[in-house]
Amino acid sequence: MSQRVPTVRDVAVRAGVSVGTVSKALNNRGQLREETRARVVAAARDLGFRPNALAQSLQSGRTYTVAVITTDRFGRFGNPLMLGVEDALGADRVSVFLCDTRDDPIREHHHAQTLDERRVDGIIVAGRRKQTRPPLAVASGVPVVYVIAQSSDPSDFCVTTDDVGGGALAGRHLLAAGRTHIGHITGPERFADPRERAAGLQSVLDSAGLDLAGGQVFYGEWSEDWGRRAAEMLLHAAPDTDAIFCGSDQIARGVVETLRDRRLRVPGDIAVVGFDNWEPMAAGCRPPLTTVDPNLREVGRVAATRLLDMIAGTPVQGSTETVPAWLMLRESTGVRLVDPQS
Amino acid sequence: MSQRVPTVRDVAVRAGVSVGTVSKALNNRGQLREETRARVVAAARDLGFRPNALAQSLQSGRTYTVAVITTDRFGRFGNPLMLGVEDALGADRVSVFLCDTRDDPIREHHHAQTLDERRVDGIIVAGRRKQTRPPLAVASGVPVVYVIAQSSDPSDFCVTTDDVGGGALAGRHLLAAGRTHIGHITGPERFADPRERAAGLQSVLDSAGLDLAGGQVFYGEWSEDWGRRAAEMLLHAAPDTDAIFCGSDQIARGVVETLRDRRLRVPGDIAVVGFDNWEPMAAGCRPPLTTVDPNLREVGRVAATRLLDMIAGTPVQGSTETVPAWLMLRESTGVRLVDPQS
DNA sequence: GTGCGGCCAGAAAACCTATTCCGAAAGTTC
DNA sequence: GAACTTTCGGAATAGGTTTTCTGGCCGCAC
Repeated sequence: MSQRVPTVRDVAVRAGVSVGTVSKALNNRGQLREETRARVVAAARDLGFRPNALAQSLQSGRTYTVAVITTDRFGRFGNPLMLGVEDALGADRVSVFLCDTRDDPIREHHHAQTLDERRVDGIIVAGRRKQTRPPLAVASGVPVVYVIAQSSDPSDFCVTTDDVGGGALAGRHLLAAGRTHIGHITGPERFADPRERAAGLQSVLDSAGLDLAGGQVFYGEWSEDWGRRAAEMLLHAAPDTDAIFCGSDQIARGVVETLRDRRLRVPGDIAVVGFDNWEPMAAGCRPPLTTVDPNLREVGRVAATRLLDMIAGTPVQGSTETVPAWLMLRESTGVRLVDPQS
Repeated sequence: MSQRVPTVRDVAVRAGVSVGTVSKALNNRGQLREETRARVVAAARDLGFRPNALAQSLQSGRTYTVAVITTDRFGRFGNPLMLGVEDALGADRVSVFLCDTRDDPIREHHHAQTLDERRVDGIIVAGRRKQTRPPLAVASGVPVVYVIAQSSDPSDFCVTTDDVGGGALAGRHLLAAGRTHIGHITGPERFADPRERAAGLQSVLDSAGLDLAGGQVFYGEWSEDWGRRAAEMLLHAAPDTDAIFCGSDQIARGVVETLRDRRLRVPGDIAVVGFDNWEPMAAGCRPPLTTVDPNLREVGRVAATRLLDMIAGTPVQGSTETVPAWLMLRESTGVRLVDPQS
């Protein structure tokens, strides 16, 4: 019995008061003599009393827990996202359940059910790609915020990245750097994300009256190897290319390697912009990559903030909130000239 | 009121029985007529009844929740670890709270306190480096398993990676490939992880009567840039080097780049082994990297399994469990010859 | 035929831990 | 001594599980 964690009852006995009084004393509620309050507080301290959050939640109807359901296999995109979520939630003493569905609907349903039973205050559903997905099968009334992937129910709220804007950002940056023959190498055409990034770039080129170098977007895979191969293709099609915008930092790494093999200087001959700002990939590149940061941490922060609003009953306006991307400037676009003789 | 989630009482009314009977019916306990049981189940289904896990936990003393506290800023090492943890926990319907301390003791203490109040069944404390750390300040009686970083209290249990074994694995592999002038480039000497990996390699070289190429371990940073620079240094000190074992895949990438710049073939002239098996880094390398996989997913699985044992009251024997590493074979050590003329 | 033990199904009540509301006892004030 | 105020105890509550209790029915024995 010495192992048993103390309850209000134990504290009450030790302080010589009733349980109700203990509660009031510890929560600064009701009318109590200062001396009594102090005695209770001392007893609680002596016993190492910690109120049982389960009992409190049962009473109050709020658990101060939130769940993040990700389809990402705890992948790389989830990390900055989680950081942002905790930024927003930590201040409120809200704990977070992390669930990974591994892209399995059965697993997802199972998790949703468990979260229902645990009476979480709200749920964040994070996909790793922009796509429409069926709404989470969860008890009605539980606030849900979708991240990146959006629900097929238009009344559900979604926070997402601005890929069109990111593509435009890259395009404007390259134009400002004096480039006029800009090519684009990116991921699979069947995904919306790369298509949007390409559209952003295209709109900027259109405004400037320029055409895409190579005459087309080079859609392919999210791999360095595709970057290497596509760079060859692009340079073959358009030898006067002076800038390449890549749909990911991995692709950009491959592109840069091909350029190096061909004795083309980056950014001297060709400027390169990546996407993701995946630190180890982008900073480790030679030269380090200028890259579009999709601002995932901020996406997480916004999603969590809106979820807290919904939990508090504040109506969230609009059905989608887009978080602007920003550009991480490094050497691959000549922001800082490395050294004159190179 | 239509929004209120149904309780056992609602089910009881609908089925025309008492609440106790509902409980027994839904949990297959006690003696009930089959007809009654079916009636209750039907009523529960009709109402969409989900038992309140808080109430159940309050009663049973078990919450079926576990927390993972990481100092890693949700870093990359946490991902495979979490995957392993969920592998083991998922089967038991145990949910996991994820807490990140961001290396701040205040934050950690705050999280520990919250978890205490939530009455989690157990806690996994994951560090990103092998080091001794003060035990988590948590209520006595709550099982805690430390991962990678170990507690300064020797009675605490720790699951960790086998860095000595990993280093030896790399060494033996290179010897088996016929290499005899093996160098080693790795991270900071102040960390135990790189020192252990070096020790593992050294022991294999000793057994074979060989010396380390370059006469020393090249300790430095965990960056590609260090890999590039250190490779230069190593080749300068020992031009006959025919293999390099690197303390991380990032370092290996840098090393491979330098070798390529110097027109040295990998693995033809020099074989390279990395460490981490960080897929995008290792697979994207040209040639793809043979690398030591520290088996973090298994570490997570073992940690969670042992934690469940401790929660169940089974005594866990020993104070540290080491999970063996394994070798991911790719082309950088010549497992598969790319093509003859290269 | 009747009395009683035993069994079954399900109701009723206790319990888990903390909060809150109501009211009572004690002390004050006029 | 009536009317308040202050201070605190006790009970109700949240939503389940578990234990105890009760009423009806059956079977067996006298």
